[in-house]
Amino acid sequence: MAIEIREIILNGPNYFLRNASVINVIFGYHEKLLKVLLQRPDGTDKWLLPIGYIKRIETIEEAASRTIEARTKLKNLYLKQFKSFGKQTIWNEHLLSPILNRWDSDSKLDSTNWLLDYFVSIGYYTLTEFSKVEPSGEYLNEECKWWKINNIPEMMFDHRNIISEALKSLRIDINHFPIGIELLPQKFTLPEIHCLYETILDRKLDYRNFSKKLIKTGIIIKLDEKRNIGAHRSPDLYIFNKENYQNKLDEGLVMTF
Amino acid sequence: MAIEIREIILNGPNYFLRNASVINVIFGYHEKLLKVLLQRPDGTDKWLLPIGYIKRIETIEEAASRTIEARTKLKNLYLKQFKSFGKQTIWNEHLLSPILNRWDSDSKLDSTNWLLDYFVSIGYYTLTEFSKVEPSGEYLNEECKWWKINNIPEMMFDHRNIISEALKSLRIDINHFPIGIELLPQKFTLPEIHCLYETILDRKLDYRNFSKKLIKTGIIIKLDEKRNIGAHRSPDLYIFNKENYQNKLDEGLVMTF
DNA sequence: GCAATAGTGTCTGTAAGACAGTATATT
DNA sequence: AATATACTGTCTTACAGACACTATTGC
Repeated sequence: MAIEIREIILNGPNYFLRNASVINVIFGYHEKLLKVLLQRPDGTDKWLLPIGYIKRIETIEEAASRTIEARTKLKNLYLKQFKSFGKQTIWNEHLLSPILNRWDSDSKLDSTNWLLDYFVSIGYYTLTEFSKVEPSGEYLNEECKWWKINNIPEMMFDHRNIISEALKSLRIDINHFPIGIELLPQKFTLPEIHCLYETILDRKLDYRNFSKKLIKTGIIIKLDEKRNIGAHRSPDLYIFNKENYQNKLDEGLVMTF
Repeated sequence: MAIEIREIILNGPNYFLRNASVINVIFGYHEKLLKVLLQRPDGTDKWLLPIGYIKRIETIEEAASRTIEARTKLKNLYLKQFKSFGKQTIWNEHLLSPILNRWDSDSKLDSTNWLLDYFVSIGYYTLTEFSKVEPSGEYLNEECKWWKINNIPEMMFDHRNIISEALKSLRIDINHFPIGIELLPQKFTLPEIHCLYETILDRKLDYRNFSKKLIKTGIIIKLDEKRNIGAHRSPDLYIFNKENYQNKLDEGLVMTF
């Protein structure tokens, strides 16, 4: 592992692009909470969005997908490119050396090292069920954990702003693309999906109006089953109409919540 | 000039990022026509979108602005980042050498040259009045001219697709941001701006409904003057309410045309 | 008066948003 | 019966979209 790190430090540009990276805003949802996956390198007390270097043999989408999989162990999440950033993330020796030295105290990081260069970052966000994810650090044995969206810790660089840009995009996109397939059980109820939308948008949505609109889109199908939730009326179960769902992902739809 | 080219070929990475660039879709409008500015390097018969390398000392926005100014001589155009692209633009020796050799027949382009590398491109579009622009090639004495949006010539790489992505974004954005300040005379008429919107959206818009909606946004102000257009009724003149216009640019607005 | 363009008002349908009462499940 | 949650329908209002007539200007 230490060798691998050293190889990346010394010869990274053999494998990766030099001045371009992806930056991933991984949103997690579970029981009325929206969180975001952040990591903290060992040598610092500030947090970072997961950044991924782009391999010379892959597309930017693949880079985002690969680096998100490294953190979440999940494949095939819905990825959305939302914005690209310029000078937000530029390391300097002072910041990066202590982090790297915990791993490989011999590796020298001179000021021309590729890791200290100006990186353009292409931002992607994705959504997943955070209770299914064991956040996973890679390479650098950093902390990696979920943070509530309205309680973000102190961040390095301008990453707090990048999170808020991602969230802004998500809240707009939710009017144009269906969400939920990665966030809800296969069979779910209207109150569950209603709650999901309220959480993401961070405001109350009239349940009756919400249900009407959602059903009208044709992306969900009512089953002839109910869920038993104990001492209350049993809610109807629904599944996503996968074909319609995929069509709407591709073509978009118009809803206003 | 030849020296400058050679310096860029040999030592470009001293000045520019290695694997990141901006790509500019410059839309031009004039009298019911929407065009896009393309260039053709001297050694080829295919066309290209203007690509700009990013200086180490500038932001990506500044790179887009600078490279657009190089083509149009116009400063401070409204720039909109619409999408980033991965492997769309990768030169190879076979493609690039004949172009460069017209300029500097001595410069060798070995296969590891930075110009042949994998470039990520951050796409920006902008809008201008094309009759005011003398398209201007730089460095490589290519042809540089306006092409009608529905008559795009054969393009290198995947640039035709990038144009259509930009156009798609423009047509969506037009519902959320005002346009026109760079495209119309300072004092303009409702029929003029109506025409502009019809051209960009490529469909008919009911004049009465259009006028009502536009006026309601508060971005235009009716003057107590008319334009003399000869043997017809004189249309009222309007100006943009610059403060409102800027606010809507920043905050967005909701219109559906 | 004629030709060409500019400007204005009304109707209809749809959909968003507000709102309250009934139904179901368990204890 | 009591409690907690799920489900459903109507009214109002706003706006999009369709549509036709009047006004001005120069000839």
